[in-house]
Amino acid sequence: MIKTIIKEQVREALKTCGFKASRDFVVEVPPNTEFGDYSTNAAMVLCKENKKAPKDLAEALIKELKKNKYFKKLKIDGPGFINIFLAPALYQKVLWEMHEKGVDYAMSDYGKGEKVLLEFVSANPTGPLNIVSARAAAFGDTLYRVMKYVGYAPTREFYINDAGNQVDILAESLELRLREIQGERIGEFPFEAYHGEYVKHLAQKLNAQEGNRVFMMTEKDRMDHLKEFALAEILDMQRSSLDKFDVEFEAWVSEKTLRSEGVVEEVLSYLTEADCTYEKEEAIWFKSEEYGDDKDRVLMKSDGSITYFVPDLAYHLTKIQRGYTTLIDIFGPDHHGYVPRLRAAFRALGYDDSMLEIIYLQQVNLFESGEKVKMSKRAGKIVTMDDLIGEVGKDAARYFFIARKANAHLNFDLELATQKNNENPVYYCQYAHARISSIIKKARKDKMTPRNYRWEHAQRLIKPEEHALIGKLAELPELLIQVAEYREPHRLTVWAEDLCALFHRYYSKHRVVVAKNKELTRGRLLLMERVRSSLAVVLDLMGISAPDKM
RNA sequence: GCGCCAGUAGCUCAGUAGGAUAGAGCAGCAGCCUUCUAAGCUGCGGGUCAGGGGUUCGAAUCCCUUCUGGCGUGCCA
Repeated sequence: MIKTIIKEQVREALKTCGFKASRDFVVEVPPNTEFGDYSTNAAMVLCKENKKAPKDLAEALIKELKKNKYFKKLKIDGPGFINIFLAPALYQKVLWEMHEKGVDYAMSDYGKGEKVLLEFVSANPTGPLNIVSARAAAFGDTLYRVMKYVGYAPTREFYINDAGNQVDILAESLELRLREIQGERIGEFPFEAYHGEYVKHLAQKLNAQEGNRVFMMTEKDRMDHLKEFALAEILDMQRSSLDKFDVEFEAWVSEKTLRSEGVVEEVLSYLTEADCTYEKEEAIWFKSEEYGDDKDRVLMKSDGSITYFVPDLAYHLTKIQRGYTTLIDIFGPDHHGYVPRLRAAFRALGYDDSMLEIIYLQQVNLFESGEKVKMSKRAGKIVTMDDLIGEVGKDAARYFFIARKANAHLNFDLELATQKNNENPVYYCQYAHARISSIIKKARKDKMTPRNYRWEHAQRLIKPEEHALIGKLAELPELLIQVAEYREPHRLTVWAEDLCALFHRYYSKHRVVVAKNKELTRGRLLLMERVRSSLAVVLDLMGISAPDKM
């Protein structure tokens, strides 16, 4: 908000001075407070087209800008930066504007209602969700919340891979465990089978419900029955983990259902019509290399079954048919080899593949006693999302997962995270919220809170620490837009930590509730209300609670 | 081999979209509670931004290249 105001003023000054300004310049917070509250590189960026030395241009601009009452001091530094010291009046005005707009002053219609489909987690329904899924859940959900807040029309979807090889293996694993329970000797458990304890639990549950009834069925019926049972149970497990994480999906799309609707045949015929398939070694191939992939890919295997790619492509096409213009997939690092063929298919079918956007979340490395924990679904060695939530809590887990850029590896130290009183910054932010709540409670008790805040209250704020807080608050509208646009939720945590640091510093230097000075107290309360609600908004966007006391 | 991602303080990571003297937390050291919550604050030390070249007024950021690490490179999903 402040940057926008300053930029506006600089533009006007440029105009009044008669300078050309075709290139864009920036207004930013300088690295050092000696350089002022804000600075702009306008003079350097525009010096060439105006055929003037940066410093001359800057000088002319400053002369003009000095007429503005919001600028206390202006000077040229370095190669031609214009450094700006703001008058308290501007901070006060901005705070007052935020107050008048209310808690959601940072909300906007930036996204213009664009329909965005966010697909994430989409874990195989063959076991409990692991911590990589947890990372995807936290990341995707936060991105969803922010996009919605700034005016997009996003939807969250979970694609269920409930057809294909892995489901057969799941059913076979379950059958073996069931036989085991019934006293059969099954020998060594097959390497490919799912080794996790949960398969045993499923078997016990099924055994309790149905005894050996399943073994009366024909083999085909039995496999179908086991599949159905296992899928339903596991999906329930996954859903409940996500519930605990406060992550909801607008839709769960089943691959099996898609297949039964005939989309597989449809997609195959589209690709054939587009003349980009051929037969080789009794399989049907897609000429993906012609469309930018490394090599051609199999669509239908020689045994007549379909590869994962076909229904997945069909699923993506339904997204377009349903009117989404941006398709965001949040994938794990092991999927990047897969994406070129998806893009290739988009191009082959005449769709703009730039509407497909992939965010790769790098892996989560789990550390215990300084050693990396090796996880494997197949071998059953896994730390689940539930384990994690149980140990560190939803708030800390969500915070931790979004605190890093998507394409950075995430090292998760279990011991560190299991300590409740650790240095996890989530406590730092929540503590700030609790502290402010406490101040406001105290003010209310002392009958210092006004019925209505007035502009005069804002005018009592003259301390640099107060201006710093207002400056940070004023960044929020732009920040949220950037988080949405660049798909970078981690910036929320950076901002929250900055704001809280400014608050804690302010807290230790100045008292808010000053018994002898009611008007000053009210000015400061006005600011504190705004800090608290902004923090609460951001914590909520991250899916983290904002406690009133700790 | 080829492709994708990464490499910033002892550790975990930011770095505002090309800007000024590269920042924070933790760890280490030294201080601060008769006041609205010390889960806090203040100060100190800590760097060849993996190496090299280029682009320009200006590079951690863009381009090229080398090195190191992770992942991918199935008629698995």
